[in-house]
Amino acid sequence: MSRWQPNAGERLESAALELFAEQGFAETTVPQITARAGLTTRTFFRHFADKREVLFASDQDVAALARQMIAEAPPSLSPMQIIAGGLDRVAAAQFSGGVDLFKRRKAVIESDDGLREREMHKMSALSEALRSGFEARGTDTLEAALIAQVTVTVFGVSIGRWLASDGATPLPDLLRETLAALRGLMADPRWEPAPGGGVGPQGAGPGGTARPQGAGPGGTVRPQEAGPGGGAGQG
Amino acid sequence: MSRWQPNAGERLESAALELFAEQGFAETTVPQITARAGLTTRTFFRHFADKREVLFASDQDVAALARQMIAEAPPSLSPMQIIAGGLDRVAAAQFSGGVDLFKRRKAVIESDDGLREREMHKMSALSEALRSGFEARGTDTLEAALIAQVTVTVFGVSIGRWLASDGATPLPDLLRETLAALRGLMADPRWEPAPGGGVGPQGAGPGGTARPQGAGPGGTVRPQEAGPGGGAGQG
DNA sequence: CGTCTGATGACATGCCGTGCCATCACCGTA
DNA sequence: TACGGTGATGGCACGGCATGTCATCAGACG
Repeated sequence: MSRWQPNAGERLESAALELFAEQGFAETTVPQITARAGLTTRTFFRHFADKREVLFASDQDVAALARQMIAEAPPSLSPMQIIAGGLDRVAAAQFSGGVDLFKRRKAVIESDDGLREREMHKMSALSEALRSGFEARGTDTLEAALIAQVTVTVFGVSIGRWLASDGATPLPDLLRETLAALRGLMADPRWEPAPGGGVGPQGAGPGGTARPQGAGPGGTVRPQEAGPGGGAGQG
Repeated sequence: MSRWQPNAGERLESAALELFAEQGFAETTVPQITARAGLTTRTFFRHFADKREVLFASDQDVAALARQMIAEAPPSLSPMQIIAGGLDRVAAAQFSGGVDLFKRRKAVIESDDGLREREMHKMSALSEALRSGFEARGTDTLEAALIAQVTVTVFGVSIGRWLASDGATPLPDLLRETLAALRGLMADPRWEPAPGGGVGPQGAGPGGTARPQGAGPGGTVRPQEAGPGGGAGQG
């Protein structure tokens, strides 16, 4: 017999998810989690960097898998080919389990701002893993950043649709659909900049009035004060 | 004479940015910030929800402006037209100030994980504002989510490039370039799914070997354990 | 049998964030 | 002048988070 029961980390994850679902994230204290798992508070923070992280332990696996797939891909493949081929494999490796667990977890995450924040951070970490992987292969900096972001977008939106459908539609199908929809969207000719310069539709699109938003926002949004706005992108 | 000096919020923002740059974010305590601003700790949390938020006060202006632009746009315009026309206006309204402030702020944000996390959250909030705005106009759910995400991507990447170039290239030009690059990327025929089904390049693209990543990741990444991976998208 | 290792327990501590009430300039009203 | 309302700030207490540090002890190893 061991001195301690095994799988301390997993026990903490289970206890935390249960308690978060029962009482809410903010109302659950770390001592409560560790009590249910039969451990102490200090041990919790040896397994997870903070209280939120207990819900995102496996997210790093996705990033690691993505990193590995890019590193192992033959140099002849373009980034898009790697992504297109990799989405399915990530879906199969990480999302083969039941949908219920994911839905419960999603409900908890969406109930708390701090958890949504952490989730965005994980997506951003995945994007960064993809970006640096591509750049290491010699992909152009801008292209690498964009492909990485597009991948995360397709991934995230597809998972959202997958869970919204209770897993009825296979995730690979949704990934395909979402990617196709995005390609169609970007191919729309109405994105084209007008001849006079400027991104905007100076010519007014089919059926549109000229200078659409020209009325000016002026309103409440203190347009001139202009503090620092959105921050860094993929730098 | 007022009982208190005016602009408490701005004084706190300045003091915080200074201290963060001098000693780092984690090493700076809220009492230190309020001392430099001539206020008390309690007052800090009346102006900002938490210690991180003091760096992101103006980010909500961007989301508000985006919301407003979508709401005021004539119904005849497509989402892409609104976005294309709106990027320039946001750039002009929120980023007309000197680049130095933005660069200092970016340096601080990138020095701390928690701050990067908050920044991603703000970008996600912007995306959500765009998405809901489009959906309120009747845009298809999937299309709205994708356009919102694409917009945030173009925005973020462009700002990153803008700051990386010390503001040498005008932001509107970079926005145009980035959007064009993304359109070119998505139009690449190598995204096309192979005829046999599956996203992957079964036929192997031009010059590629068949079954590229087939070697299998197997390695360290506990492929079957499959805990909850990436969470919600825009679901 | 002795030593080392690694996970856990136990304790102390500092900062974060919030609830609650007091203070006091300013403003409108009479 | 007198009075009360308003709104921003000060001051205090407190629970929870997160970390540093040392002690404990099963199991592996020789």
